[in-house]
Amino acid sequence: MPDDLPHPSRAEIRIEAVLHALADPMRLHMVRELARLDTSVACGSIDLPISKSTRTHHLRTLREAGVITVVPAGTTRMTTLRRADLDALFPGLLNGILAAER
Amino acid sequence: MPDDLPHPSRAEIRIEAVLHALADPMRLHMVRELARLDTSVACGSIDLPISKSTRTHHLRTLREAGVITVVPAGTTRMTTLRRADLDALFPGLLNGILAAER
DNA sequence: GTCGTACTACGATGACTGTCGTACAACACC
DNA sequence: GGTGTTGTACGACAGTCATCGTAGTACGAC
Repeated sequence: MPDDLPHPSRAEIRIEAVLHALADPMRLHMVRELARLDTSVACGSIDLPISKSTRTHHLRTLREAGVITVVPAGTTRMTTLRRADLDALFPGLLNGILAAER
Repeated sequence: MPDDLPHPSRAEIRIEAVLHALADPMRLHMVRELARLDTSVACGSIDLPISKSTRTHHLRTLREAGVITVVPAGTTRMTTLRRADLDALFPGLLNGILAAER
């Protein structure tokens, strides 16, 4: 299962990068959707009031922070929340964020 | 016990503001120290390689986000982590962040 | 091959922000 | 009162970043 795009390993994930990635409303919304759906999802399937290029930018930020995994699959890319890694490194963090009402 | 400085009420605390406040390394360090000491602390007692004005700026950011409480006390100001509020709103978030090794 | 789809790359831009220095205010102590 | 300590206010500045449009690449279907 080759992985084109660079992802940080679990050990390389830094808390400040994760927090910074999650601090943006658009990215937070993406993460919430990914958590709700709980599966891999095509990049573009989460609808947001932003342009395609901005979406790409946010996906890269999340990927480089170690929050999501992005794997090419034909013309699209499948996106997955790295819940196991995040829970292992920062237990409770993700649940705490998702617990926030809206 | 009058409270000069404006603080958001528990209901007004927004997750994005909290995450944004915690995403900065200096502010994260302050919060870690406050959590470790687990009491009110004079503003200036946490030593950081930054100027006084920058420290003030960070303290305001944390206060306005609802992460800390700041109460004037003579010539200094006592700073407290709003752990109860944060735990109630985002259970696990704070512990997850503090669990991060360094 | 040609088309359409899905996404990226690049450059631009406006806004935000972390940093600082200086000047100022409030308080405690002499 | 005067002095020192502690922190704020304000303005400046450089760096970051969220946003966009345009152009380009990769893949699947026809």
